Amino acid sequence: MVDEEIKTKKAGREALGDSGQRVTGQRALLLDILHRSGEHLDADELYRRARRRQPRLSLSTVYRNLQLFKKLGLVSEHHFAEEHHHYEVKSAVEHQHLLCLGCGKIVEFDCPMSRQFKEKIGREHGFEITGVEVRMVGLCLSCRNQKAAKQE
Amino acid sequence: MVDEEIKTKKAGREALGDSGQRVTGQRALLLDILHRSGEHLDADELYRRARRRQPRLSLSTVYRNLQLFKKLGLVSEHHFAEEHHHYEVKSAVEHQHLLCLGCGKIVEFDCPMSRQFKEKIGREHGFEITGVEVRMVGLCLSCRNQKAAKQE
DNA sequence: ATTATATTTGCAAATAATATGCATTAGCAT
DNA sequence: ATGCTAATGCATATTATTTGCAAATATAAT
Repeated sequence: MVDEEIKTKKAGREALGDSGQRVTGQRALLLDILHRSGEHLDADELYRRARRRQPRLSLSTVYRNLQLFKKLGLVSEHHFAEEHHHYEVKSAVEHQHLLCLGCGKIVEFDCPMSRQFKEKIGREHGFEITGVEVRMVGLCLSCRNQKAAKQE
Repeated sequence: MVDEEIKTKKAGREALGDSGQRVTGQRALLLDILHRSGEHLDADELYRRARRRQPRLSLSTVYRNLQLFKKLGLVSEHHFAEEHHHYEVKSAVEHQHLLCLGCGKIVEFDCPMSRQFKEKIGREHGFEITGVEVRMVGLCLSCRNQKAAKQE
């Protein structure tokens, strides 16, 4: 076993903690990719990247583990304006998303007021609120420029 | 042709306006159901309700027209925490959504600050922002009570 | 009202995203 | 090292949505 794999395996054990789940090679790998990328990958992109290091990996394993990570609270699943979902390791820092409809770029931003607002809405409607998401969509600068250029 | 149908057809013509689209019976019906219900229907529920009045209607027609309505800005599509989407007639009043994870109930609420916040974020990241969505999820009162009862 | 024409529909079949059954493999507690 | 059980890979199922095409129909022109 090479050094790198030991490292990710160790990281995997830390991440999975004592949830009773086994730390398999594929789990460590998937978590590793998600951690390192820092992006908002979809299942298929994760699969493609993972297969570069573990060619026998199957897509079902990717889906199964994404479900598991979600249940353990390790990753969050985002339903952007597409049919498939995107996944991201949950960071300590709460943040929101801004999506460019032209190129699909995702920008993260903070929304401090969502914290208070959540309390307020919860109280008003008798809900115990477990999640708040603020999502904005639009066009980034370069996509607006491209669009303008085309229309000439 | 009965009175009711004339009415919905007329309403359909108004809604579709002079977008060049034809006002077919199925379009008028679908718009009518969406308008009257005031709910957040998914494609299949809309299909089931529409078929009660027009049994030969096909599901593809429902999907095709939902796409059309979306493009014309008549309805908005919501990707809640499920695989399928929900549709709602766009009302003049901007509002946000609160979803109960227990029973699926959807509550609408207003979020005035989203207007200003949208400007701010757009400026900061060079985006022209076309849409803002605030979504909260949680458990409503009765689902919390049910859950508490179960755990005894 | 009748006709011509281009849209729209219904149906069947295709695609995309995700889930599942089952035999085999592999963690990990002993 | 061994045994038990959870996890994997593969094939196949399911769910949500889209598309091709011939037949039907809304609308514009007559």
